[in-house]
Amino acid sequence: MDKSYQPHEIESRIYARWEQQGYFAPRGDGEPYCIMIPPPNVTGTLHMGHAFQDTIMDALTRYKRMQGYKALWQPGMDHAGIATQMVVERLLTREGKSRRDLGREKFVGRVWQWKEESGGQIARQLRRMGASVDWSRDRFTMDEGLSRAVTEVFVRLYEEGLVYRGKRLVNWDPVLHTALSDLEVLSSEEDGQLWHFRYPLASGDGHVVVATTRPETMLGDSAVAVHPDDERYRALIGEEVILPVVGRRVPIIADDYVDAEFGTGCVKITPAHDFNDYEIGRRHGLPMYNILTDDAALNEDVPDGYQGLDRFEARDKIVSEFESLGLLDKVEDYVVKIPRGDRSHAVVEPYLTDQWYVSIRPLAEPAIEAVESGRIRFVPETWTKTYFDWMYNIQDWCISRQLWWGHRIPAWYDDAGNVYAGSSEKDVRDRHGLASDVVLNQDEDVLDTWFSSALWPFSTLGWPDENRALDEFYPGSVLVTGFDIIFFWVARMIMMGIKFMGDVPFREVYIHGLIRDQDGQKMSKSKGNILDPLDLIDGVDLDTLLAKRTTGLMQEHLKPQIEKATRKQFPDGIPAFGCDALRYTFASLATTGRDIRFDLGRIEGYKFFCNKLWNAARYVLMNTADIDQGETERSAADVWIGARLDETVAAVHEHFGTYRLDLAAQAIYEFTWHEFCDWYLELSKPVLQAKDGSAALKRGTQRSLVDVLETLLRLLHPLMPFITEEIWQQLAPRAGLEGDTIMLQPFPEAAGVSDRDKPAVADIEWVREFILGVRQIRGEMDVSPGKPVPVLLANASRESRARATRYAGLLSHVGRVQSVNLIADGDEPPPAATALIGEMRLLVPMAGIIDVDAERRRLEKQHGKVRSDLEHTLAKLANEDFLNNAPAAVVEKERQRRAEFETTLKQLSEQLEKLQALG
RNA sequence: GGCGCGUAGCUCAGCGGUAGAGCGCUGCUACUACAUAGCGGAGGUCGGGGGUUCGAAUCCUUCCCGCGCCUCCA
Repeated sequence: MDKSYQPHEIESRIYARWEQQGYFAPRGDGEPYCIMIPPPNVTGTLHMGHAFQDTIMDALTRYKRMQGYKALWQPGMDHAGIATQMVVERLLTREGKSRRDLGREKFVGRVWQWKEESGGQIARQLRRMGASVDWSRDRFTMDEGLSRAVTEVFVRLYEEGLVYRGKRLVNWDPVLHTALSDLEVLSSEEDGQLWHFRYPLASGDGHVVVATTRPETMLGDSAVAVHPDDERYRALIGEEVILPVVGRRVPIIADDYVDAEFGTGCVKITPAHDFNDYEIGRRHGLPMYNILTDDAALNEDVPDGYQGLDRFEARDKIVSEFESLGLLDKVEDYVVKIPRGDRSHAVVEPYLTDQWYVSIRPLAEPAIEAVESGRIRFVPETWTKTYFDWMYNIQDWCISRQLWWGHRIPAWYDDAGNVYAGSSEKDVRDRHGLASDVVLNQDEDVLDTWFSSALWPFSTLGWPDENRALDEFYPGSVLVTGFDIIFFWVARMIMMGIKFMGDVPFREVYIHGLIRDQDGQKMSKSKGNILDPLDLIDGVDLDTLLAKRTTGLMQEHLKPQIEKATRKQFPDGIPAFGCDALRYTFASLATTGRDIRFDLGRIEGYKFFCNKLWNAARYVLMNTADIDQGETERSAADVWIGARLDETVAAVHEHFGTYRLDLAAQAIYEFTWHEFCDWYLELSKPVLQAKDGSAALKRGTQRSLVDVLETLLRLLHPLMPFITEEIWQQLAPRAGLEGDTIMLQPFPEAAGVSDRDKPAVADIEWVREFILGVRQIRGEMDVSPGKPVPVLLANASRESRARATRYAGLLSHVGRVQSVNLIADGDEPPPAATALIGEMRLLVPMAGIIDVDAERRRLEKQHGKVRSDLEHTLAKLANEDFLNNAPAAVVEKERQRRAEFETTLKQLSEQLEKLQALG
């Protein structure tokens, strides 16, 4: 083995072999275990969030696979309608063309071409992450099978009346020219104004004042509303006002929606351009005046002079016209929520159009029940609140998009305006007995991308065809995803799964946090703070990193500050950490919180951990080359490390079961570094290096080194697949194992520590305390770690004396103890530094070296601390309430503590007296 | 309005029984598995107040302070 850990070379070689050998496919006849990958955008690249999520899914899959489950991690990608179409349109723009220049068919061809070019990127990244997905089952939401599932679902829902077409107010993106669902609209606060307009009463007797943030919409007003109980306006209800500029007479109506306290308590109602007004308009049967075009300019139904104006130009013009008419009451600064499309960032308009909808209530009810009844469990549980909150208030889902890239809506129209849904034009004709001379035109629109994503848990398994995979792997075991798509995706999968499969799509939903940068900012291209997971694995120089962050920026002017920040944070680029270190970092960040700051300091630490493991393996391999099958005898240290390993295995199982990969990672780290390496390897040295030691004892230790390390590798494999495989390949023969890969070895099981082993475990704990005591003295007295020191024992029990003799070898070798001698009760000790091991005083005589005053100060400090601890304990034990109310075990523990403190104090006092005598 | 967060300089565990880890800081060290290391050490009234409890970082708080995300008003 190389002297240090070199991840790059190992990783590429190992993954290729796993894949060639077909290790990722479900195998055996164990219970099925299935995770569906949340399909990333086919034309995108994996970002840190994906890499984090993939690490979790891979760890879970590998864990279950090793446990003998028939494990499937289903891969695939999403066509991501709007996002992908935008990317390709942008490419066309650079060629000076638009999608309309190409026409629908050619444009879609162009998108497919782009998909082929860029689609491999994600797969390559997944491979570099070590993802053990079953590539043979790879799916794409637009492939033939999944498209068939989409059509099937649409047609069935249509036939049941759960999909309908209607003219409704939708969120309209005037740049992309498509409807958006509520979820695709993001609102942000921006500085705006509140204009107060006077609307003259038709009676000619005065006016009412309405306040608006969107003056131009007054061109589409069809009423003014007040609260029915508002005394100020009660007399006016039923009267009319004359809309200035437009000249239309509109009624004053009463509606509970109006908040009398806000503004003037008088609201203009524009049913065609505001969601709340739309509802009021429907309640009161008001006319709906659409005043906009697809581009959000004003249409021909507005007065001359406004037609064709952009909405924001129209706003200014309306305001100045009101002003010149003397009808502008006042203008206030006001913070308004501006809705923007999540892709285009254009200001979205509520707009009346014909769209397709899913009638969602009938689907939502069983989906709510599934979570209420516990058939689906959210982890952490708190996310159920978010889920319910949305589900109880869910609105019908607008599923049509005016795009070209996506599943075309399987609905046809005849000249009479009749609508037919079917899997194809032929299917429609057959079903409805339509003659061939009846002209049918297919709907131009495509379906919301999330419509196909909602079917992912069963469409990927071959639905609607019945087949074995569907039987075995539906429902999936767990869905791993971020809270940001609980509504977009999780809820919809639950609804569709229950509807079409008759069962929930997964038993558990593990919701992880979102990866943010070191300052807690969301990582995004426009912020210039993105990190490519592969750059953390392979490293990247500063220039390449700068180029990645600044090319193709939407907002070119941000470039200088992004460059500056990047140069400051990564003056030398990013060093290579390797995949295993990155994965371990992600695992340790997988806590229950919702924000995860990615701090480069941690990944470095885990690279060091890899190196530590690597070198521990080198030590084991170097020292077990001559291992043979002779008789073995286990040392106390062998027993001890076995017990500690067993406890670690148990902890890891528990933490995997509760999705606390951070705790699992921590438990393994602690064991590997601070028990196996720091102690066991050191304790093994005297046995292995003994010139005339017992051969059986040496064999026992060799066997133990190999077995513990081999078990540790299996324990660690789901989190660090590459380094564990690499080491395991070399270690397995020595452990007498014949498997081809660690991937398919059984995951370690905890057996529990037997009573027979407990004395040896206690002995080694005593040895550790002894050595720690010596080290502490050495450290605080600035005595070189290599210099052997003599030790005297005072007040040692029979057991301690026996242990000191039995483990003299360990003490001298690991603790660098030169000699151990007892002090009889009456004897005067020499000047010495002291450590306490229970009732025993451990003295290191240091004539000439020791500073008596320093040692006295040290002991006094300890004395003071123990003294205050004791007082604390005594106070508790003196408290009747405590004695009466606290559990017996807690009281007992407190009593033991009192005894320990008293012993310690006594020892410290005695030692201080002796020092005093030395003066 | 709903959800959540505030623990060592930094990133985070702990969530009813005397405050923990990693990194950083700091002393001593090459004793060949590892200097990507070893061995010591310093550092925190657990955002503040109030309450429940024998006991609170941990539970409560229509009380403050600071910070996120989602939702809603012209």
